[in-house]
Amino acid sequence: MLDAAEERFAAVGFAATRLEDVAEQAGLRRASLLYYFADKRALYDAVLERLFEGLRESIRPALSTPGPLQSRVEAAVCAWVDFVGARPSFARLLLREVADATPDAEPAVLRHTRSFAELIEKVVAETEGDPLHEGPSLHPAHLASTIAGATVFFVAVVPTLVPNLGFDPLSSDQLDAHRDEVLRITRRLLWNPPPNPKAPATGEPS
Amino acid sequence: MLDAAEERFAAVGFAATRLEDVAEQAGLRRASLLYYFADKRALYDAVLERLFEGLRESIRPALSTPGPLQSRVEAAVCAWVDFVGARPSFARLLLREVADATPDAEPAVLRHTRSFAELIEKVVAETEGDPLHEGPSLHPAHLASTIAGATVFFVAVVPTLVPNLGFDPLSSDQLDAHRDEVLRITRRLLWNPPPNPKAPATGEPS
DNA sequence: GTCTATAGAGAGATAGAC
DNA sequence: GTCTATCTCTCTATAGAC
Repeated sequence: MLDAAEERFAAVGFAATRLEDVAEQAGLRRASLLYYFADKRALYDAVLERLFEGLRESIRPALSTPGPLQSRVEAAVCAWVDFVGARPSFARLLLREVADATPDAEPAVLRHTRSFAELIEKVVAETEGDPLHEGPSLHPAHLASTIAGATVFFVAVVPTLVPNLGFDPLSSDQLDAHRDEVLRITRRLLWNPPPNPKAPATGEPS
Repeated sequence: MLDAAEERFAAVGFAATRLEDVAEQAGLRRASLLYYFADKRALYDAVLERLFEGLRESIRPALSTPGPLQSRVEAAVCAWVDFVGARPSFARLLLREVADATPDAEPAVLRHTRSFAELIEKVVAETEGDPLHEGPSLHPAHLASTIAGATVFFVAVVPTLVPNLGFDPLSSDQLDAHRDEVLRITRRLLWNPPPNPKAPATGEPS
């Protein structure tokens, strides 16, 4: 039931999703759906809630495991990539939620993302006092949006928009490659900030 | 008129956009809109066409300017970041189009993205013979989705989903920082591929 | 070209039988 | 709990006056 809703909402979005289709995919009728959920919106919120709860549960152990800060952060990033890589629906839904998030209208997703924002800030605050940290770093929003965007795009876009790929982007090989890439970005952004923040293209590798 | 449509489609998506609102924002009536555009879809396509045409025009000179391959690619990446950074509507519309792109239903945007995919492949093909290039590289899809996702997320997400930021993510300072970051990612992915493609978190910086 | 008025379809939500 | 039938509303698209 939530599975069917998740699939439809992810595929076509909230407005374009017909309760009819969700019901059919779940093996019952429109009216029966509304016995369990007050209305379409409640169903949607339940889908979102379940997904974000799963994400939190995936990332929590990575962060709470004892060890150096860097290990915990990198484990969290791995958990993120693994979670999204295994759930293309989540990637799509997140893309839509993000697009809905206009400066005025606070979207539903903000309730879920806020906890992650706080988490990141906490981690970065610890990092400021970390011996590995040197020089002024970028605001964590740079890191978060880069990681989130890169992974979500990779999972949602590559399988559909890159023609004749010759391999499955969601295979463990490719996801491993993507995860390593994201890890390297994370390391540099948090523990190895850019030494000279300008340098446009000059025709020579760094 | 296209401006009004672009704003609405970007803000709430195709299905949730009411022609009524577009018309109001454009200063005329619903029916008059349909005098210029056959139907809602045609209006949407026109919006998309104008935006992607602008993007192509922004990137073309960067690539066609004579000079080493790396300079051209990096200039193109700069043009990309500048273009998206100046057009949050485009970032949102792209997020929605990407989410709509299911493996079965070929979305409208594929027509626009295909030219970019071909472009990237051409560049990467040249790179294979580039003396700077060493070792097997990742498929360009990794690079493309990382860059696209990072920038689009930065432009669309940070201003709305990160509370109390204290600065404007779309200011030239912040966009500069983001562009530099994306450039560094580009350089490493194309001309300096990861030496050892595993290495999970160990508690030590690279 | 722009408008008012209206046709017509689609889909969310409810009533009530079983 | 699940269904059929129906109500109701919204929104696209068209007809036709000016």
